[in-house]
Amino acid sequence: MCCNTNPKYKTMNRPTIKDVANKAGVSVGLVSMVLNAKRDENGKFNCPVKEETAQKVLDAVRELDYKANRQAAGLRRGKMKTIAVIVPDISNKFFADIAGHLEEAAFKEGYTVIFCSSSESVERLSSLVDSLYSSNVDGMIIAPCANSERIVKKTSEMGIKVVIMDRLLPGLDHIPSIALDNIRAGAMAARSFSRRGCTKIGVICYDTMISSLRDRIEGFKQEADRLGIEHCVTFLPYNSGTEVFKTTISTVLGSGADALFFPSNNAAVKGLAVANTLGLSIPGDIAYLGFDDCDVFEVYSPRIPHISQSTKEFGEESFRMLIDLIEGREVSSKVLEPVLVND
Amino acid sequence: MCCNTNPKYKTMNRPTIKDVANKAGVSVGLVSMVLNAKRDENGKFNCPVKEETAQKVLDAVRELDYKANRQAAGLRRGKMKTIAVIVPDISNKFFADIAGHLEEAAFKEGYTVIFCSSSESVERLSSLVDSLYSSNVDGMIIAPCANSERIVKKTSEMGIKVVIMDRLLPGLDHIPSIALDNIRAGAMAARSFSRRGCTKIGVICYDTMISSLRDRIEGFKQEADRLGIEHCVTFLPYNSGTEVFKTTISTVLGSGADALFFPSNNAAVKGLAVANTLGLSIPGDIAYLGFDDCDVFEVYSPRIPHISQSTKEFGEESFRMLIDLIEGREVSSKVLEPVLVND
DNA sequence: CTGTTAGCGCATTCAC
DNA sequence: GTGAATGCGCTAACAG
Repeated sequence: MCCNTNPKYKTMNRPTIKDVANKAGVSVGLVSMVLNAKRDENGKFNCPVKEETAQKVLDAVRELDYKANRQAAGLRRGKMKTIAVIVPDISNKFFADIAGHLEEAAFKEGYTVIFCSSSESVERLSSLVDSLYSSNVDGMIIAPCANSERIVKKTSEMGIKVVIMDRLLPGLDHIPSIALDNIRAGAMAARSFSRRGCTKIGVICYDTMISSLRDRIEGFKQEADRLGIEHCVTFLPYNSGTEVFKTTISTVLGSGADALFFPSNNAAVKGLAVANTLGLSIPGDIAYLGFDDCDVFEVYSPRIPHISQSTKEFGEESFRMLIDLIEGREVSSKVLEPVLVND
Repeated sequence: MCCNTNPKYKTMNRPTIKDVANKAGVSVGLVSMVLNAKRDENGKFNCPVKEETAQKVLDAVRELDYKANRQAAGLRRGKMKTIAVIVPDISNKFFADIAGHLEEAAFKEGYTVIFCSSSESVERLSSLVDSLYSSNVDGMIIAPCANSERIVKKTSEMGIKVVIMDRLLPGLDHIPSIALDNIRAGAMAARSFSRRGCTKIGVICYDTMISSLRDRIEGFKQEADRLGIEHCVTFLPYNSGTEVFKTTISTVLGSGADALFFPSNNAAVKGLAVANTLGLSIPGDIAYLGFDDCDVFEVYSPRIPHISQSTKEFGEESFRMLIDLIEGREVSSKVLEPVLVND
C-alpha cells in the first residue's frame, strides 16, 4: 500500500508525502508546497501551482487519508507549532479553566498545546522542562511553583521562549509575564469588608510563598490599615486537612473576628465547608470573601462574594504573548484587573 | 559554539550529538550508544563501551548541557516514548487525579505523557487524535465522550495503539479497556441504602449517555428491585444550573423519597450544595450517596458516604496496558472493583 | 571496542 | 510551474 517498505526502518506503516506524490503523479516538493500554502479568502492558493495540480494533490491526500508527520516537518523547519503549558496543579479549577481557554485560542491559530503539571515541585518542573525542550516545543507558558526562579531563568537562557503566568518571580523582570494586580485585589477585599461594616477580619491561607498570595495579603493589609480595620493573618501548612481549618477558624472567630477572607480558591472552598460544619451562617454570623470563580460560591445561597480573575484573559493573552515572542515581536508584561463578584 | 552553523538551516542553535562527539573526541555513533545504554544496578553500562570512553562522553554532555532532540530520535526510531491521554474534561477531579497517577507511572518508565481534553465534544476529539497522530505518539489512552465510537474505531484502525478508559463503547470489544464494574457499583449503592433503612431512593444524574452512568443506574435498579426498594431516576441536562437542581431535588423529596443517589461526582457535589441551601440535614433529613472521592465528601460533617473508584489503579493499570500493547504483548480488558466509603 | 554511513519524512533551494 | 537534490539530528547496521 505505502512506499516505505524498507524493512530496515520499521517506521509506522503510514502514507508518506512520497505516497501522495506517487498517487497524484507529481513530485514530493509540489505536494509539500500545496499542503503548506496559505489560501486566500476565496480558497485560492497564493502560490505558484496550477489550480489543477493542487486539486490532484488534495484528492490524493484525501484518498490515502494522509496526515503529515509533524516530527519530520518540525525537524526540518526547526518549529513544531506546539507550545507547552506548565501549571503547578492541573486539578486546580483556576488553572484548568485557563487551560481550556488557552487550548481554544491555540487551536484557532493551528497550534497544539501540551499541558503538564509540576505538582508544586521544583524537581518535577525541571524534568518537565527538559523533556519538553527535547521535544522541540516552540515555547512554554509557565505558572511557576515556589522557588523555581533558577529553573525558569535557565529555561529562558536555553533559548526557549517563555511567558510567566499568574505568579511573578524575583529577579526575572526581563521575562514577559502576565498576572493579576494582586495588590489591588487585596485592597479591594479590604474595602469590600469595610463597606459591609466589618470591624475585624481574619485572613486565612496556605503558607506557600508565591507572589500572588503574598501581594494579595500585602495589598489587603495596607488598605485595611488605611481604613482602620483590624485584621490578623493565619498561614496554614500547604493542603492542610479539615481539622486544621476547623480549629483555625474557631480560634480566629473566638478572637473577635466578624469576617473571613480566603485569598486563594482551594482554601476558600475548604473554609466554606468547614464553616458549614461549624454551623456558621453566611453572611448572618460572619462576612465571607473568597477568591476565583468556584462553583460553590455560586451554588451557595445567598451567593458567596469573591474576587474573580478572568481565566479567559489569562488564557488568550498568555497565548498571544507567547506567539508574539516566538515570532520575534516586542512583548511587554501584562497586568490584569481583579473584579469583585456577588458583593 | 555549536557545530550547526549552516545558515541555510536555521534550526535552533543547540548543541547536537555532533558537538558532543567533537568535544569528547569520539564518534557520534558512540555518543548515541552511551546515551541510550541501559545501566545495571551498579551504574555499569551493559553495552560494549569502555568505561573510560563513556565517562568522556558524559562529561562532554554535562559541559555542553546537551539534551537529545527527541524529534530526530523519534523520526529515526519510529518511536517517540510519548503517550497521549485524552479525557473528556481535565477539570473533573476524577480525571485530574488519574492524570497525576498516570504521569507518575509513565515518568518511572521514561515515558512522557501529554494530556488533552476533548470537552465532551466528538469534533474536538477527532481533531486531537489527528494532531497527536501527526506527532507520532506511541499510543493513546482515551476516555471517550458520548457517540465517539466511530472516531475511536478509526483511531485504532489507523494503527495507533489505543486503550479505552472509564467508559466502554458499543461494538469495540476488541480494543482493550479498563473500567469500573459499574453494574456492581450500582448494586452496592442499593444495598447501602437498604442497610440504612431507606424506603424510596431518588437517583439524579446528567443525561449524558455514557456507559458508566448507564451501568450504574442499571445495576442500581436491578438490586433495588430485588430488595424491594422504591426508586425513581431523574435525568438532568448536562451541566444544569443550580435552579434545575433545586427544583429537581425538591420535587423528588416531595414525592416521598428519603434518600438521594448521585451516580457521578459533579452532580453529587452540586446536589450537596443545593441540599445545603434547602436547609436539608444530611443524614438527618435524607440519606445521601455520592460518587468518586471529592474533597467535600470528606470535609462534610458527618462525612458523606460515596462509592469510590481507585484513580491510582486507573492511572497505573491503563499505562501498563498501553505499554504492553505498544511492546506487542497480549493485553486483555480489565474491570476494577468499586469501594464503599464512609458508609 | 569504535568509526562510518544510510536514511527516517519533510521543506526548501536551485535548476530546468 | 515543476522536479531533483540536500540535509535537519539521530539511531542502527556494518565494517574494521
